[in-house]
Amino acid sequence: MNGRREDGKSPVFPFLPFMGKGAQRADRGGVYEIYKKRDKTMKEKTIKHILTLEGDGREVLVEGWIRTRRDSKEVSFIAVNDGSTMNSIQVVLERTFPGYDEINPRLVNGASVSIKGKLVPSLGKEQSAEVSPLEIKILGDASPEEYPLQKKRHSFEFLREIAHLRPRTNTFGSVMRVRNAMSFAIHKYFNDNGFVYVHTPIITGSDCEGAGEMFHVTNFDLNNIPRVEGKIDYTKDFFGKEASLTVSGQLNAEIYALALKNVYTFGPTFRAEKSNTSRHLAEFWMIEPEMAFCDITGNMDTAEHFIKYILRYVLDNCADDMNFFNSMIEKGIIENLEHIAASEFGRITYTDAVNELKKSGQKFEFPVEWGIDLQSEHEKFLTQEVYKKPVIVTDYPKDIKAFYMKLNDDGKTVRAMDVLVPRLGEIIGGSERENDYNKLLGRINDMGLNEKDYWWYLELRKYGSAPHSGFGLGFERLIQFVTGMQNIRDVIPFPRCVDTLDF
RNA sequence: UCCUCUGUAGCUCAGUCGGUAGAGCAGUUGGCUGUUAACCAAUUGGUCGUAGGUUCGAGUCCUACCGGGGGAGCCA
Repeated sequence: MNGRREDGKSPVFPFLPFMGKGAQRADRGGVYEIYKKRDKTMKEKTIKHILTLEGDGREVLVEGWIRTRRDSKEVSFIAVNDGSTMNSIQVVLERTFPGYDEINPRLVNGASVSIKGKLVPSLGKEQSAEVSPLEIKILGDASPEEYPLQKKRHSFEFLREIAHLRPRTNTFGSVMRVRNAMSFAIHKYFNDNGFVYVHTPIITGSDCEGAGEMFHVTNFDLNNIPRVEGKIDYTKDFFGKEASLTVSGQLNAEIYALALKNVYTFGPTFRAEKSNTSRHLAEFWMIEPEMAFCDITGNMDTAEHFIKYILRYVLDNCADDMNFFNSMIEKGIIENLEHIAASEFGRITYTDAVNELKKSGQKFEFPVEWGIDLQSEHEKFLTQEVYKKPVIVTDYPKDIKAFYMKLNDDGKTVRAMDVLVPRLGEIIGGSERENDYNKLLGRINDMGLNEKDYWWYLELRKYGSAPHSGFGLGFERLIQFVTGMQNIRDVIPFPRCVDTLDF
């Protein structure tokens, strides 16, 4: 085989369009040659691809799981789905098909099949082409009396209990395809914008990340923990010191930003907080850009530009899945995202936001006062009622924010920023970092932290310090925002939460 | 951790004033039709989360515990 398709058209090379013209030329001897030698790419075998073809009698191989079968007197209609798209392909099995009586009862919801057949025009209304089978192999049966997934709607709570099967549903298939597209878009955005992807560590020895409760990492025999004078002797542990799972890659990312200018991290993050809400996970994925020679304004610009880019990318590349969310999960979400991608985010200082909330006349469970942290109800009121779009709140009181945030000239506020979005509230937290050695040292001491723990962080301000900024974006929250899924446990393949560690 | 709602058939739910358990879907059987989460008919299926208590009698009222949802806090 020489890479030609049966229809005589050029073969499809899935990732060449993402490369620049120069890259395509340069690859003629490399990637291109490798692809040319392949009979069929994996992409060409997907139902998503087959559904784009014309029903001109060509032979196709359909491999997937049966979603439903409808029997008629003369024919059976089988919907096969392989997750490459939310759409299923229809296979029409004539009663005269050899072995019909033996095969047809096994073609049930959930069974996996490999069907060779001809792609022909459909007599039905909802598809232009369908498969007329030549050969049907049942690869894996699924007992109808036991298979938990039905054709009807299930509750998300039930599906969480069968997380090994839920990706076969429309909703979770769509969520995971969109999650994938967003992951790709994130890397593409940063790559195209001069950022270097830095792999910050998962295991950390610094308990100074300051973003929440940490999970401990130990190699001790827990039934026999070495102690000295009653206290745990960490010098005997694997790393010779206390170790944890990271709660943020930020401090490490700052190191690389102050060497490579623009960097980002995108990896798992762990918080041992006993948060029991629809917006929290114990293990989640976080995106943390960090930019040298960048102040809080540049930070806000990047955050806004980035979010709009991701929204635009999903709207342009995941139309089928987004239409599903739009009709089944959150009515009007497409219009909502289109609006957000096209409009300027609101920008307001904390001080102005407090005044705005006070004069709104709105009654809050927690009264608003300068100096308190904004509560969820305040954040949602700002973004949903006042602005009706995302809003960036900046310059918070220093006492309610982290030690590393840059102090403003007023001595009372820091250059922090939170991006608030409708439906969810806070989706991004970030700041310009304090780059003055003495001011940072002062903040560390003021907050009762041990400056020895921060020696390398302080040295970054001692040698070639530069203004720099960054933010953290919760990936799953962004997926919630894009898909309209209400519970964060339903936008990650296998959620980890308090008292939940299944699968 | 706190507040709140909830737990009934494989799934989604109803169950009145405390009177002894029901629907839709799924499954099974039959019928019908180029069907579109097909349709029509029949039918199987429940220790009402668990343990106590009140009562002649508890799915229903009370107590405790367990599971799940929503909200709050913490945060992304």
